Amino acid sequence: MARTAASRADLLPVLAEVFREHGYEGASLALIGQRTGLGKGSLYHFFPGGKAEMAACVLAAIDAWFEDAMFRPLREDPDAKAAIRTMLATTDTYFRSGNRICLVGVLALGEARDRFAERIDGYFAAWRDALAAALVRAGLNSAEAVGRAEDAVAMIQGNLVAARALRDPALFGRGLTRLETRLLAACGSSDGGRR
Amino acid sequence: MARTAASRADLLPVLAEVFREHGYEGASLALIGQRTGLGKGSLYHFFPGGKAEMAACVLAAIDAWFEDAMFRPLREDPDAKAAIRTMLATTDTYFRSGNRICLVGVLALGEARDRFAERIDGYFAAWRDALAAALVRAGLNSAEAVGRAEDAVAMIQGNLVAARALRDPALFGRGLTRLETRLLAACGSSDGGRR
DNA sequence: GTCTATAAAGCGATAGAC
DNA sequence: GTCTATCGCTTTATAGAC
Repeated sequence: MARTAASRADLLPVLAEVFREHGYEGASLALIGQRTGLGKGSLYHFFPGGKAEMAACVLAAIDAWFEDAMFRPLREDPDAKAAIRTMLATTDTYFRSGNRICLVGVLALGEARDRFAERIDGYFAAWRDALAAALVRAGLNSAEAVGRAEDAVAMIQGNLVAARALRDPALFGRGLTRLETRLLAACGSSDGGRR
Repeated sequence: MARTAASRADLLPVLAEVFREHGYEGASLALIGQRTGLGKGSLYHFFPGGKAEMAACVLAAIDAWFEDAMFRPLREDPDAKAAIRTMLATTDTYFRSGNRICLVGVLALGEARDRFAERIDGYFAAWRDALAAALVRAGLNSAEAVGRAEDAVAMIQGNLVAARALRDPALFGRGLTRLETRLLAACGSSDGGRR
């Protein structure tokens, strides 16, 4: 971290990683200070609301990133099946093939859930709805698409939990591969011979 | 909570619930004291090792309960498909149809993971292996069974995360139903996953 | 076996110098 | 914009009365 003229935007990725690794309660200001290289004074200069504001900003940044990289393409890409494949590949990259966990999931299970309930709810709902929209464009009826999308989001989160619990990051990739097979098979073969 | 002559065994269910609701770090001794009706002195009388010992005992009790109610039947019941159906019904009951979350999953994602790594690992591995054993007895080959079991455990955990995140407990039941359909269909076809 | 009182450390947050 | 010092509170854990 730069020792001077840091900006909120520069801090967010570091903050995100600290919250991911230690949870909301576990990420103490002392630890955040170490990881950012900033003292408490500087941190409160950028985030007058303290830790709660830091976490809220991190969540907003994550939301924006996912919306841009995954949710909008899922909703809008003319080639729905390609968008689904891309989403799964991006998911694998984002979670570093199972070596990273989902901050939103961590917050959802932790004590700070109520404080960030809207953001957490919004993130999961947006992922499910965007994927369902892609599945509908790929030919599924609405009810089937929502069910499959719900399954897929749960599958991703569950594999992150299991990979962490079993200390087996590769489990995440195996799960994603099976998920891709299942999702694309459900769309049927009317895809013009792609893949 | 009885005000006198309490025993460790009486305390464990209450402790489990507090850890589930607030996580390891969030479950302060003050809160535990409130919920058990015991002062700190009494708590340290029963658990000289403090909070860490409380959580370890709770995890051991959970392990034993799952082994008895789910894992052993999965491994030993002559009717493997019935054992799988029972396991899923028991899972729904245990997690109160999505209103309860999994303490082991919470710990796996939280900061206290390393401290309880063996127990957490053991719980997930035992569930996966017991289900895989049932699937093998139901006719699947070993590799297919392990993959399906891995998927199923992740599915359950992921649905708990999603149900909590979306504040929609019913999501858990929907996921379990789809999981049951998928698992039994895999056994039902007499090719046994050998195609 | 249960309690209150208290120690020692860490927490989030603030004040004010530079 | 960054720092150090410090406040007030909560934490885990212990000591000792009953």
